[in-house]
Amino acid sequence: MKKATKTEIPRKTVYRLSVYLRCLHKLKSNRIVTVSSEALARAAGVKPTQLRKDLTYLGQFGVRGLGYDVEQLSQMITVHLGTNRLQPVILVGAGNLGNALLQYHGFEPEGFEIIAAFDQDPQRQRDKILRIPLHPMSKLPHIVQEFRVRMAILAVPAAAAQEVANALIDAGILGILNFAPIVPAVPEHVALNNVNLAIELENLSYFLQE
Amino acid sequence: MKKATKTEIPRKTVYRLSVYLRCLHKLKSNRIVTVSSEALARAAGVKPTQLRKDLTYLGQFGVRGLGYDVEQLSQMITVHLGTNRLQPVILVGAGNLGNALLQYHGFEPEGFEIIAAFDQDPQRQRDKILRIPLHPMSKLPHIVQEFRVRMAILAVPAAAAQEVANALIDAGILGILNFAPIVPAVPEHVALNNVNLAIELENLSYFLQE
DNA sequence: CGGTTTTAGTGGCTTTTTTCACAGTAATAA
DNA sequence: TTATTACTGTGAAAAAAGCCACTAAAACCG
Repeated sequence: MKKATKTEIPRKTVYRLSVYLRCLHKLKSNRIVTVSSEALARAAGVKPTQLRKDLTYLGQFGVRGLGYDVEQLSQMITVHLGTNRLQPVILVGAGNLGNALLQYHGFEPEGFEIIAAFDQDPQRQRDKILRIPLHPMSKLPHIVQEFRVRMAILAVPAAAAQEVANALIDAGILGILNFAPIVPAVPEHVALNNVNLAIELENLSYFLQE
Repeated sequence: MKKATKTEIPRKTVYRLSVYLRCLHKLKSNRIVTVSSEALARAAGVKPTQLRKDLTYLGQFGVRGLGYDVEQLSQMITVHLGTNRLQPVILVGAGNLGNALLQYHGFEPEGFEIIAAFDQDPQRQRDKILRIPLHPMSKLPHIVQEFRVRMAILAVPAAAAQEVANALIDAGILGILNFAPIVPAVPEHVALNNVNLAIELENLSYFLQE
């Protein structure tokens, strides 16, 4: 039984909305003010009908015969995704991948800011003078609380993933972006997204054997 | 109309098989020889019934009342995913993320080896003496051919993504793991997987606003 | 050896997601 | 003003994915 007022947006649609938003940013920076569902769909790598269907969850503001207003649409999506405010994020695990992510500046323009990093050994591998402080794990609860952090990036080895995840959850973290090669168990109320680069490659390789 | 002999494995199942494989590796390194669908499912973050269903695509070799043989199962999956041979992979774009991926040693144990990297400016940011050579883009076709490379990791800025993707495809690359924030258009025969860290974070953030 | 427990395999039901076909509306051209 | 063209919006059908209840087999225990 669905609410008539605001139907839940499907999981997959939410994901694609982010993709659309990214494409819209790109269009905007190219001074393009209007885009058709076909053009935007192609940019996002989906079918036009799917794009339109996805957008209907946000209401209707496309102009028939013309397309969508880039600015308006991207604002609409932004509002719905709740990305209008800058979100503080912490990162745990300053190994290979963790350091890489700290040096990666792709989050800020999208509304996320890594405000602190944590590691078992806070002396670890600081060859670059990073603007992001590296703390010992013990400081985690304090910082999470002080900055009201809700999301964490988990970039620790498999063996430590579950333990660290537990620590994050205890500290009040509500969403975990997991890079560890195992999937930590999390309670119902915690959102978990997994990214495993090896799996992506492997998956790819499956589809290219003809 | 399906072939009776070998039903196509669903996309999602293929993806999860990789996840299972990873969990099995973990179990194997812990000297565990047998695992139940329930235990493996929990490790992989799926439901036991789904795991079993997924495995039926490979045939049946679980032992009722006991579980699956870790070694046998992981070999079975490996064969099906076609990951038994070491796959050479190239990386394009030695910026922030590209360098990070080069320093990331998570691919080798999974059967992938980054054999070469490419960048517009091959002098770029080689603070670490990497064992992986960094070439100018002009050498791409030659190396792809010589090492029979089929997959590439694309880690260039959005503005260059399409152009570089085209170059990869022209050189004979069949699968692209794309980290650029736009989705390049690729012909039918080329497999494309997209990874966008900002999108993952954004997606996560959506699901934690109650 | 028989009963009990554990655990895989499966058919089909349910839900979710995608696709399609076409109705509807605005802009534009003539 | 009318016709034409270029789009979007959407209900319904189709496809895909997920889930559950149940069956069957093997192991284990006494």
